[in-house]
Amino acid sequence: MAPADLGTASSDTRTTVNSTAVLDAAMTLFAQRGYHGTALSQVAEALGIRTPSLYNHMRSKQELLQRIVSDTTEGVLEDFRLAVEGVADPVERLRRATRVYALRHATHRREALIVNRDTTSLDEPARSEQQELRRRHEHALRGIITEGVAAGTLNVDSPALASFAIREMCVSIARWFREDGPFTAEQVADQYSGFALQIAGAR
Amino acid sequence: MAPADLGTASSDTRTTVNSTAVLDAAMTLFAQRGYHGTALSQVAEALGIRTPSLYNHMRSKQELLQRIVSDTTEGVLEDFRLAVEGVADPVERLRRATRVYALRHATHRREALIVNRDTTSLDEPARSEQQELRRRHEHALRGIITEGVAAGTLNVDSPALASFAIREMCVSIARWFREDGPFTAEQVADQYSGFALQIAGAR
DNA sequence: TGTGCTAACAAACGGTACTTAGCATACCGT
DNA sequence: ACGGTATGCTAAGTACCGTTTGTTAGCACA
Repeated sequence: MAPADLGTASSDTRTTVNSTAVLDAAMTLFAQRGYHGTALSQVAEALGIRTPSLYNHMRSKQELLQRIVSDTTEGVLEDFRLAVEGVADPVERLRRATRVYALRHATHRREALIVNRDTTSLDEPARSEQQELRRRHEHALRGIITEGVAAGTLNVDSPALASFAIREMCVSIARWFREDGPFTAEQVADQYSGFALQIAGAR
Repeated sequence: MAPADLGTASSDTRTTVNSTAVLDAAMTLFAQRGYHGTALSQVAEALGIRTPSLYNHMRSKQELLQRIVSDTTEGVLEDFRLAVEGVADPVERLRRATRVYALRHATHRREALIVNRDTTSLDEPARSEQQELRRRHEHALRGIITEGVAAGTLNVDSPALASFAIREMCVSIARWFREDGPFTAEQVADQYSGFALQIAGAR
């Protein structure tokens, strides 16, 4: 048997598509034109195969969207957990939570664009499940602000309003960030976490 | 002749639709499901007529989108102009410009959602024209921040980054604001213009 | 009364979308 | 060498979409 064969099929004479490639191509096109604005024929064309052949690597167009969205949301919640765990100070928790959130939207632009544009195109029950997960992130961020206000180290009229502003500001990084632009993703993330602290009235 | 007949045809026995009603129904549905996600049959159904009858009041589905987008963008630029004219202080200019921008996104939610989601679905040359107009607003806002930094009353590392953050924060008000929620549009606009000043490092 | 306009309708067209079925071919382990 | 699996293809099915056409009913006005 082959001693160290990786899972990805990369034959000698024939280039072949795998399910990762399909997801990747779909992600690029969904991000550009939206879910309903993208035809599977375009995904197939990007991969150099005919449309029906896509079905060797996926179950349906809707499944592609569900995978993209749910993978992303899980990543966001995991980022959040890792960023704040073991940190007690609300100001530092807010800084770290917004930093990873901003960073993700700069480094995973396509996913972010799709999630924020096409979550409404998910079939039920996936749509409701997604909304619930996103609400969880929203509440967690708001909770940090509320703690900080209680502790006197943050100062806002409404934690809800501030957390909306912070989240959405980060989300839309995906709309303008370019990898070849003047800022690295880390620089943007640092700047934006600073903005977040200012919005939240950190002393 | 009827002494004071208004333009809107409202017959006695027959309910009739006008082009304003078509635009309004389309706006609601485009905002909910997106341009490509909305079928004209759904617009017709919302109006209580059959699909082909829509063509008595519009030229095409694309024309509906173009009207919505261009009306909105013109409104945004006009708001901006009126808000800052005659005001010299960059801090106050920034406050007023972001206030009207935020206010518009709270009071014209549907239009804002469509513009920010479906501008890419415009046919050329409308799409390029729109991008140009939006760039104009972006540059104008950035210019205010640059002035403020030069005058020493604002303080940011990058006016471009700050102006992106401020704009997009305001834009997304349309995503969560509810008329029957805990805040009025004016309250949100005031809060958000405060956030903008904090992002821009106003003293 | 009659004429023209507006706006509704039914029917149909051409196009395209997603998906399934059936089949051919290459690779792989045995 | 051989059978199974994976992957591609063509053809076709089913549904729906945006749009055009031709027609009809009511209203305004002469």
